[in-house]
Amino acid sequence: MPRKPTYDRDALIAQARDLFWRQGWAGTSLKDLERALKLKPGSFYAAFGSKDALYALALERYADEGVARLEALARELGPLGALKTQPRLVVEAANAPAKACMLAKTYAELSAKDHDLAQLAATHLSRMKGCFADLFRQAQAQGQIGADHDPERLAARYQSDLLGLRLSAERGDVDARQIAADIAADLDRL
Amino acid sequence: MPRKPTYDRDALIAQARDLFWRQGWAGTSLKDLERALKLKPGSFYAAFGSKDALYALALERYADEGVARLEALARELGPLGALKTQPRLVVEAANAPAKACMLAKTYAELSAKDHDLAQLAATHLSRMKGCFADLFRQAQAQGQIGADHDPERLAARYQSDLLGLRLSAERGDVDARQIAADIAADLDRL
DNA sequence: GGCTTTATTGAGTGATCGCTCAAGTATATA
DNA sequence: TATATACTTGAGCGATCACTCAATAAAGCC
Repeated sequence: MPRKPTYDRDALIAQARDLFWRQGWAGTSLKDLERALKLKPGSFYAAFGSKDALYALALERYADEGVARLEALARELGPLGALKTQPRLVVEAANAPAKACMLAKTYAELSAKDHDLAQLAATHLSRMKGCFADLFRQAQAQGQIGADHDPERLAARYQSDLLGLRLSAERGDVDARQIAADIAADLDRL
Repeated sequence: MPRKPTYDRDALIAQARDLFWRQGWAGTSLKDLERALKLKPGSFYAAFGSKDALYALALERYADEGVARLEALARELGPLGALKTQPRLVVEAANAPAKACMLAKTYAELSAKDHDLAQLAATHLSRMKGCFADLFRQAQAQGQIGADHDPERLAARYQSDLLGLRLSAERGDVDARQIAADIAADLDRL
């Protein structure tokens, strides 16, 4: 008896993620979203409830895909291989809407106001850090890095460097590939 | 014949810098500024012209003081000493309105829209990178680091790490002091 | 085809945005 | 003290913000 939506909800979330990723939370108006998603206000709110609710969906999508990509890379190249390759991949991602990390941008923009989305971004950042720690632990178990390192500490430093790298990659006057190479090279000295 | 302003313009710029630094460009409304600076709209616009003009003044202030602090540190501790100490100082700065770099936050927030302030922030980031490169060059000339390093490349990596560190320092679940120590330790291996 | 159910539409909501300006007030000179 | 010259005030400007809702259109089931 009902009527089906004409849009692909998953595709809309991905488009919203790209827009939010590039322009930020305050920088993306509902007009922007209506134009990009080709949705009138009524349909938009029927589908997603609010701008913040859609942003939350976009954040989840972003984080989930990031984790999945990293795990796939680890299956292909091993834990240390994945950690060493990730910086280069991030910098060279040509079709990404932005180089900087969407979780970091969200947290930086909204944490001062204690916005719920900042807390959500922080949670996902922690999850990513946990993934890095797991990979360092595995690399250690395989003897690829010294046993005298704390995987959690390595993960925190690695994630911090990666966030810096990705921010640097947005700049025109920085050779991010050099930085990525240097980060990877540091992993060989562990 | 005239009448003097009742406010201290320099102090107002510093207060605005703190607000903008913490809350960002879009996150700081004129209402916020009027409340913090205790200026009615008329006085505000008579004094600064526009929100963006004040933001530009705040950015300049932020960058100038950053450069001055680094140069003072280098006079006290030498080039390598300054570079090694800076990460810890940034993380431990207790009375700063935020840990993350205001230039980086501004660039991240506004570069997607090609806002003039993003370009201004980028310029100041370049200036800071130049300062780092100078210090690496001096350290090299003094034999504190190997001659086989490119100071510009070291500076780009160092600044990138510092931006990541400062973003990490805003998070509750990251021990930024450990990261700062690790960044400093890396400089000893050059 | 008739009916129910849901999607789509777009004008319009109150709130807030950055900002203006005429009126009022205080100060320095004469 | 009178006057000229600012600074201060705050109501209010048009634009935009996120969002609502009644009317309309379309699809599935009988």
